[in-house]
Amino acid sequence: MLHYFQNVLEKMPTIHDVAKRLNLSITTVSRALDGYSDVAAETRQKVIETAQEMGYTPTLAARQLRRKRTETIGYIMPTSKPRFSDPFFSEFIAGLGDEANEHSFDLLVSVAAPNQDMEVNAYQRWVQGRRVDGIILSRMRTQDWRVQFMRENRFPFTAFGRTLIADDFPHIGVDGKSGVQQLMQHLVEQGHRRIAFITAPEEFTLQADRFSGYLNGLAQAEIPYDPQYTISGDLTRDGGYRAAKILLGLPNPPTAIIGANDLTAIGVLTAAHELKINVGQDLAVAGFDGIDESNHTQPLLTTIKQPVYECARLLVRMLINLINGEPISEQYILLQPELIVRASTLRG
Amino acid sequence: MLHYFQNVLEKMPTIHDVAKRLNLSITTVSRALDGYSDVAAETRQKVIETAQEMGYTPTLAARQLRRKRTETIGYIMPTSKPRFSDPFFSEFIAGLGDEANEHSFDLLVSVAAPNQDMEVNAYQRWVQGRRVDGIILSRMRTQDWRVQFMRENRFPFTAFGRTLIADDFPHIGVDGKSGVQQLMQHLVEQGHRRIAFITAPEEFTLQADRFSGYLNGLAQAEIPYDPQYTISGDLTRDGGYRAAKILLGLPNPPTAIIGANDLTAIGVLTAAHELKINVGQDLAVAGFDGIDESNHTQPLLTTIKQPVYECARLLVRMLINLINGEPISEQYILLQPELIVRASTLRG
DNA sequence: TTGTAGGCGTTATCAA
DNA sequence: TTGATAACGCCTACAA
Repeated sequence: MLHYFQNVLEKMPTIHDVAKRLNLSITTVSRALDGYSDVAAETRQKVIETAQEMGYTPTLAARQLRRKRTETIGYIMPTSKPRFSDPFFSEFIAGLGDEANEHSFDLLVSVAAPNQDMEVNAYQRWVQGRRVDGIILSRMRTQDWRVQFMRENRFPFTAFGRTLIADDFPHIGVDGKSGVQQLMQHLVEQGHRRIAFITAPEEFTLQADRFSGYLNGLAQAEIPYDPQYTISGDLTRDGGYRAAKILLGLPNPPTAIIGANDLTAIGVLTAAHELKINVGQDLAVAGFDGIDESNHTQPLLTTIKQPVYECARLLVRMLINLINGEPISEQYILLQPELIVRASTLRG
Repeated sequence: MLHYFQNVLEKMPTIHDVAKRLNLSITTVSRALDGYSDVAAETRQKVIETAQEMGYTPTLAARQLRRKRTETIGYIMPTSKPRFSDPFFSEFIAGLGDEANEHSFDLLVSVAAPNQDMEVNAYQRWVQGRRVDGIILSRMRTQDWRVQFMRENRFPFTAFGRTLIADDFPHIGVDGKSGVQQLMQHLVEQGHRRIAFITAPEEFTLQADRFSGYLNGLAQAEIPYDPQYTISGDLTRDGGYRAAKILLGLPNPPTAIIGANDLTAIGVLTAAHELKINVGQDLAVAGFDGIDESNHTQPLLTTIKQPVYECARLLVRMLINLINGEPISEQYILLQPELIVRASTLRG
């Protein structure tokens, strides 16, 4: 049992075996299988049958080496240990995987915390080792070394989001600023004046975007900015919970709290409930992302929805176009997120 | 811009380039870089420096071909389109990725709905094309063609869960039966007699396991089985919601509802809230999995926690042992899940 | 329509 | 301690 698998690789039939069995050259077998037109219908038929029968499948490594192409795209989850279960990622990966499938590409996934040595290594290995044909970037940072790295290596990539210092690379952005502004307007219409914001880490572009929507919203409503209503979060439920505890303990607590993402807002709900605060009635809470969970909280969570799954698919499509040297219609795309008002920001 | 990337692959330095620059043979360069002992310290030093300087990294495809090893493990998310955002998967993948990293393995991910042609194709391509050295299986089915397929191909794999017809392959199981039994006991102690169960699709082993825990629990409490209290779910929040609506509309509705997983139970919470039922007080609700979300529902959800992240890591460790032909300590491991009692099953 | 042969970039065997 | 050379399995000019 122990050495059960030892020599599995030695035993697979190669194109030579198929050729030999048929008394054909490997050329013909190769061409027959790849659907070239200059092979007799009868021959092709026989080749396909025999290959099938022998259980022959091309060795991908050999093909990759020869074609100088891996038919693989890479994605490194920018996540910290020990673990991280933001539903954003499973949805994003499902989108990447589905779209890659449709183009017969594989998806290589790794995990690395942002801005660590490990992360640099991971990207280097893939790029310089030609492990993948292109890379998808997400959770962009305000100054993102990855963009420069990809460019220096002239390596195909697309990104979900931009950096603050550059946006002239193929990416899809979601207009976080405008999204939060809409939300602010909604809150102001509901009569709120003391509106708090729980941030994401500053390194992320999404923080800059969403926070500027907050500031703009305040300005438009002529509400002076009050720093005590801005608290740091970390995009997790627990971060939101802790921040909310601080905010709600203030002498003059906010009547509305915006989380930088849904997870943060959900942490706020937990804190509010613990403090027996009636969300909706006495405290408005809203998030950003539109994850499924936001539609099953109590009360249902007002949020700004971005189409993560579809973005992932589009990013892959753009990337594969780049890889193939085909034109992509636009350099980048800016999507408008959708404000979804639910009970958590409505009174009574 | 358009053809920007075209020839990127042609331009990377190869081991030949490094050798030429140093007037050494490729053999020496290769051995120096791989840390063989039979190369002069001075030579090695120079080789490493030059390689670094020229930005040389071995082409992985060539290495794979030569070594007959990809240093890659595969995982196919058994998920249905258009999308699926069970947090189980991001946690599982994070575990797979982290552990693979530590062994310098890559993780190849794909997406395929269970028991579809696409799924068979995906596995075949990877196995027969030696795309990966081993495969991780999850969401096992009661009769799982994948197990037989892997065996026929003598391909290394480990699985999260077993099948009903075989468990003599390397896997980690979580004792769902015992978990649910504990939960049942807890519910009975709370005075419940009309306890309902919302199932997972029958094809999954986890359904058989958890449901048998339910039946056992009833038997132990001498509660006769009443089929009207068993309703089909699909492991999603919406499935749980729909099933709960039916259950709670019964002339003699249950006083406790168990979801086959946490997502299902969360759907029940949503339904209960819509019907203004006070969960905890008037209705007990519990799930299975122990996802983060269960700790942020309202009320907090009683659940049976399984260590998904750790299981994923362990599965990878076992798999890599198999790949290396090393002994694995046990053929399979059965873990006991942990009952976590929270407010959703406690009165007052 | 089919076959010959060279090479993709490594690693590994063997000899120097 | 180093080097020449032969694979690994596939694709593709080019020739037949």
